[in-house]
Amino acid sequence: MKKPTTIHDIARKANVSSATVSRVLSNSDYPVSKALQEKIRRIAAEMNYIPNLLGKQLKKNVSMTIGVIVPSIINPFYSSVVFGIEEIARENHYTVVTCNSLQDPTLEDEYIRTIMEKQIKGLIISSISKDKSLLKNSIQMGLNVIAIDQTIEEEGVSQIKFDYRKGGYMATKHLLSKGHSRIGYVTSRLDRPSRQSICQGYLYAMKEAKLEPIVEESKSEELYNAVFDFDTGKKLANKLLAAPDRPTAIFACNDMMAFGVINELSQQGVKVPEDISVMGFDGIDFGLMIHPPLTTIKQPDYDMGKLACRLLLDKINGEDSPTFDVMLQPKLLERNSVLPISERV
Amino acid sequence: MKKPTTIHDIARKANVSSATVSRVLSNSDYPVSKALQEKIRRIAAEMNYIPNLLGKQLKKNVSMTIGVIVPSIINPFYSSVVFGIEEIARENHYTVVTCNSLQDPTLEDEYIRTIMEKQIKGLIISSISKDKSLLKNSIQMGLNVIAIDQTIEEEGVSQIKFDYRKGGYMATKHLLSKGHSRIGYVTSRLDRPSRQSICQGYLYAMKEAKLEPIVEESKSEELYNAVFDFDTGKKLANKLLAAPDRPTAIFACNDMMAFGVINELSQQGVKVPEDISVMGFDGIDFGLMIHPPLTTIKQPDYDMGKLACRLLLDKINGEDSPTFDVMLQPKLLERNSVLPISERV
DNA sequence: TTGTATGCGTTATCAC
DNA sequence: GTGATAACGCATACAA
Repeated sequence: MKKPTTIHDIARKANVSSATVSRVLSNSDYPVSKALQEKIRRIAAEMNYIPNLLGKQLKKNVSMTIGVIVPSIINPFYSSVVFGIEEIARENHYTVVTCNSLQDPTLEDEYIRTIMEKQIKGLIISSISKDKSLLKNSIQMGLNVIAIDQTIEEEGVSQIKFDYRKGGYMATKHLLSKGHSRIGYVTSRLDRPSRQSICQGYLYAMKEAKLEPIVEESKSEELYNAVFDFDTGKKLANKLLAAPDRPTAIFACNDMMAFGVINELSQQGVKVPEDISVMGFDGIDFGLMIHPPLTTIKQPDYDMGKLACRLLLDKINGEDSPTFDVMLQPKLLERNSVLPISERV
Repeated sequence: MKKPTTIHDIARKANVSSATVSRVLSNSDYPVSKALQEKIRRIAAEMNYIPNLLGKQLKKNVSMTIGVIVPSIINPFYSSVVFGIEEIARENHYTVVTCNSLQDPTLEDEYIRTIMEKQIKGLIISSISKDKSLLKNSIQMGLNVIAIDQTIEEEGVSQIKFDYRKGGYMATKHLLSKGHSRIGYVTSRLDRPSRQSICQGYLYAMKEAKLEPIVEESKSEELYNAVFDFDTGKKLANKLLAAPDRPTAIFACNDMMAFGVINELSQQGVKVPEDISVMGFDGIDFGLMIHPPLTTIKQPDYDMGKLACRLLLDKINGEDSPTFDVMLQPKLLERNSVLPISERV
């Protein structure tokens, strides 16, 4: 393991100054004679030169890296987002540092600190912590931030929002349009604005239709975990089934819970959608793979990641960095877990 | 956006040398008087000091970062692996750069190059490319590499292997033990050693039982994609159904394909497991969420990630870095998609 | 115990 | 066109 070649090594071998080598190998537009260019490139290749970005970055005060903080990439929604981010980052020669916050504010701050120390200038974050003081401070120090999924009411933070409320409204309206009137809503703990918004959409649609809302909220607050949501869906479905006046349709706050609902219903001999219709929320691919394929609201995860990264890079590179909000629109994915009330058996 | 404070700024304000500041703030064991320590720490805090790791890393020639290259974190198997890696990395104050190679050798090399340039000393990789010359070269330059999932026959590369062959064998034996004799095997393109090994395990078990193997291989070679595997499963299941002598059990090379198989069977009115039993391979959580819950072979994804990262960090930090192989063992996850032939209806 | 000075690998500002 | 040299922020060998 010999130590790596530097521009100085190349300079010595080529009988030129390291300045010239730098100018050539960093593709600067500074004029260097064709002859020297070729010579230097040849020698660099011969010597297996690998530029040390640490040096370059220290000098130029950039890191060509962006940070991403999400609750957990185990969650297919976030893994799609990160996948989209990474794609755009790669196209622009940026690398991505992925951080799983596990919805732990302490971890979140730890990551932000590391990101700042590593001189990373851009961050895409789905933040969960209440105390945004470190984030705020970091922004003042020059960090460019795009918030996804979770709203951050902080000056200078651009948002990629998703119209959760409309999504909740659309889902409920869809169920209503199929003739359902006893529509249950199952949701994980209503402590995040996104969850609250979906619920508001549901409530609003029900109110509009002059119907009684039926909300089952899970009070537990475990760390983010797919199987946990699934189990929650099962539990809440159970509650709904036990009620004197069973709903004819159940709307779940995310797909994973909807899977749990469907599973529990099937297990209890309740047919989906013949007996009870089920709607999800997220539009992850697995919805296609279960039986029946899940009717759901599509949240554009992958595209959200791509967009977030594009906007972040613009912000990092742009002289003017206006703060902006983007509101992505929900889309109904009509599959087979919802049946018109008229066709119920 | 004022420019960040350095140890020099602090030194000036504290009327000490920057060396002393460095010694205090980097928690060096170099002796500094209690009084000065406190003074320096206080001023550092007042000035909102954030150490610039670029400087530190350039000086010490470390980067406290590891790289991870996997085909795609969209794949739940890999997202679990990466999640495990990230957990151990965090505990050790390392950050993780995540790269999705999309099974594209060009991209893979591009990432390796970037990793070297960023002075990253450790890499966990599921490599797909045939030409390992760049990787080999990087190892000689001091890169520590742990190969997961895909074997890399290169000197100095430690492997976290998984006994695919035994997994394939165990799955088939399980089916055999339930009395099945017409057992079909559906697999994506047999161009990766892991896929071949599973198939070999299947073939060996069949041969041992003196039974005729039935292998359906997909010839298409799309980029890694969950829905694609699902569709492949559907297609291959179809072929198997069309055969004159239908199998009573189908073993799929991964869970996603097994979902496709189950879906197609259900759609064609074939009941799982009453009419045909289905086995998967991977043990991803979603297997729990479908109906019937998928009997499968567990590949310890999350633990594999944790182990890989632990071994990598040992290797980076250890004076002696012996090359080693770890062979993780498959585990049967018995759920409800397999029925003894005697109980078939 | 503290300070001075040098260098990590690179780019940028000069001068030639 | 090219070269010498000074930064970038930090850690450390050496001096004091």
